[in-house]
Amino acid sequence: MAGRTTAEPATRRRGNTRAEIQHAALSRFTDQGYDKTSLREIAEDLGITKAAVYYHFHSKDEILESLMGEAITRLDELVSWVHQQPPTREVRLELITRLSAAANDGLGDLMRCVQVNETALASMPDHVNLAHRYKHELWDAATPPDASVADRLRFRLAVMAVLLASKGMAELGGTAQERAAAALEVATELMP
Amino acid sequence: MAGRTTAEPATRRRGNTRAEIQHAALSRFTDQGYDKTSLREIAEDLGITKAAVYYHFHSKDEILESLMGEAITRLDELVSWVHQQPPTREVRLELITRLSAAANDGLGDLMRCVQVNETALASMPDHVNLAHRYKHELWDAATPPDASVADRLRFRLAVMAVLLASKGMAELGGTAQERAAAALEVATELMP
DNA sequence: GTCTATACGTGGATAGAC
DNA sequence: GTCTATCCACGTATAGAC
Repeated sequence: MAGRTTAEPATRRRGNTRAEIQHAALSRFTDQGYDKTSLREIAEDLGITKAAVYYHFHSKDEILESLMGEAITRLDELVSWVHQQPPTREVRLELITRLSAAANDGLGDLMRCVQVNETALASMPDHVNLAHRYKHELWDAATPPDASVADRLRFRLAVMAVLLASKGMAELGGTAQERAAAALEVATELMP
Repeated sequence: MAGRTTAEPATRRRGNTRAEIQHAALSRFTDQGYDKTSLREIAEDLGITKAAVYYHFHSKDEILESLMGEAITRLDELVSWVHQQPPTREVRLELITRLSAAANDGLGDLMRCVQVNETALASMPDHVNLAHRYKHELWDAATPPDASVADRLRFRLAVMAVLLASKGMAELGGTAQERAAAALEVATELMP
């Protein structure tokens, strides 16, 4: 499934092999899952060999880590911004807007990969474990300490909606843009 | 992680080995993921050998299938009920109530396993592919064909909340009961 | 920077004894 | 119904040539 573009025709010029590996890996990890993706497949997508992949990354884990590192960088920006704001509804709504923008940029693809590979990520070192980071930093950052369980749930669903609607919820129908807009709308009314 | 009870002390009496395998497998699959769980581990949890497991199941897949079959049975009851109801808000709310009850029974554990093993399930035959079944049957069953994308999203989030709040969202804090109650509350206000 | 060749471990699965 | 022993395929990773 998910027809790869058989050995990347014109795109292959020396110098960006590393980035191409990341790109192919993200695609495979998301479609088939991290565990079911072999380095041989990734190599074949680019028309190179396993050994060539090992020149750019020391291990399979390192590829996933590099991907997560990108997502973490972007989420950390948002977390540190939110940390120096008061925990008001306005701030939470602004956070949602920024999350939505990031999701429609490149973060949405990364978050979909995270969602789909929850278990693979769980058995990785903490500093690359997105699940841990964004659950306990992003969630908590914007939620007042005395918030009710229901309010925490509302916030969590709102974040989930904007992060996943455009890329991870194609079953809803409509275009990615329509889903993103709908997510913003629903997140706003949901936000405590 | 997730300390298994080292070789099941008194619980082991002949005749329910199959059920014990299912139980151990569900626990492992949920904690570590399907791919990272070996038959050796499952066997060791029960103090038997790999070969003994193969007496009860023809393959590793079959264990997962048997687990999913259970979930499917329970979801199918709800789907067929909903199919012979009009697509009104009252019906959707009643569906949520029933889903919540099922989730707090045993369905919640199964759905958590589904959530965590999305990719493993994706590469399995359709008739056991929960993701496919409940997404396209359960979602669509209760949603009028002309519903907006936003309304579909609201319904999806509501279902997700009640199915996962008690078992799959421990980070929210509170007891499983509190989370289940909160999920019902949020799902109700979310429901279109 | 990319290749071929290969070592090594692991896990699913089967055969056949008890 | 459970065991021991074994087979085989595959995937990660490394060594060393080009």
